Amino acid sequence: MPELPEVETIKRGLSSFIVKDKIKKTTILCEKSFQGESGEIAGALIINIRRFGKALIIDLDNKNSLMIHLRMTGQLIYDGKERYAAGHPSENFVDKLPNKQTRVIFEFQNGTLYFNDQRKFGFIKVLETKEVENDPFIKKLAKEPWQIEPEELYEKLQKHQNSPIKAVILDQTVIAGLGNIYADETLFMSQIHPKTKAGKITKQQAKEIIKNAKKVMEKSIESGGSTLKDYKKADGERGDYLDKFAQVFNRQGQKCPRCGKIIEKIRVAGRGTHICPNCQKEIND
DNA sequence: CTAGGATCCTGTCAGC
DNA sequence: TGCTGACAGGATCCTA
Repeated sequence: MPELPEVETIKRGLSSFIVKDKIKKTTILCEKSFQGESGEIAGALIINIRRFGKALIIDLDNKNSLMIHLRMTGQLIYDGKERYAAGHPSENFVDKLPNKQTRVIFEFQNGTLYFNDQRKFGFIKVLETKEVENDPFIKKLAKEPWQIEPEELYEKLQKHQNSPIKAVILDQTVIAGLGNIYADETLFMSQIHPKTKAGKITKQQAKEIIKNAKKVMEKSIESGGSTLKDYKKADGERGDYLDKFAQVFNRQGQKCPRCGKIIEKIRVAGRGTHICPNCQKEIND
C-alpha cells in the first residue's frame, strides 16, 4: 500500500518527533514482524531517518539501524505530545492503541511508536548501519524518478519488452517508488495503456513516464500522501491525495477528467488497474 | 535470462 | 444468517 509519497510523509513527520529521542523499550507482539535482536537497539538514540524507495531506515547511535518496510498494510503511528499517523489508511488510525493489528511497540522518552500491520507482510529488522546499503532489497533498488534519465529507463524497458508496461514500472529494480496508485496515475497522465508491451514504449514516452511519475508523487507528498496525519486536529480526516488529486485510481464508473468517458477497472499483471479507455488506447502490434 | 502465477496473512464485501 | 470466492496502495519465490 504505502508507496514512496506515504513513506516520505512518514519520514518527515517522524523525524520531527523521534530524532534525538531514546528507545526505552521495545515490545514485539508478532515475531514475524520483527527480525533481529531487540536488545541491540535498547537504550539507543535515534540520530537520523532515511528513505530508500519505499523502505525507511532509522539510524541509531550504536552503529545499528532499523529497516522498516510497510508492504501492503503497514502503518506507523506516533503518539506523544501530538499524534502522527501514516501508512495504510484505515479507520483504526483513530482507534485506541495498541489495537488488534499492532505488531511492535517502541517506547521513547517522549512518546510511543506503534507499528501496525493487518496482513503481516511488512517487517522491521535490525541491521548494522554500514550494512544497510548491502541489504538485498536496497541493493537491487533502481533510481527514483528524480534521478533516472529517460535513456536509462528506456534501456531497462527493452529488457522486459514482452511484459505490460504497468508491471515493469511497478518493478522496484527498474524504477523505484511507484506502487499501484501512482503507476495508474502516471500511465493515465502519460496516455499510455497499462497493457502496452514495454518494448513498444518510445523514448519520448519513457520521458513522459518519468515526468509524470515525479508530478504525481510530488503532488501527493505535498498533500501529506494518500493517508492521514495529525488527526488530533483533523479528527480522522483522511490524507487527501486520493480524494483531491487522483484522476483514475479507484474512480471506475466516474467520468474521465480529460475526455468525459467512463473510467474502467481492469486487471493487469494481477493487479486492479484503472484506465480511461479513450485516453489510453491499447496499441500492441 | 524473462514472464507469469502462487504465495505470505487478515479482513471486508458481494452474491447466493 | 452463514458460507464462498474475490480482492486488497508489495515483493519474493517457483516454475516453464
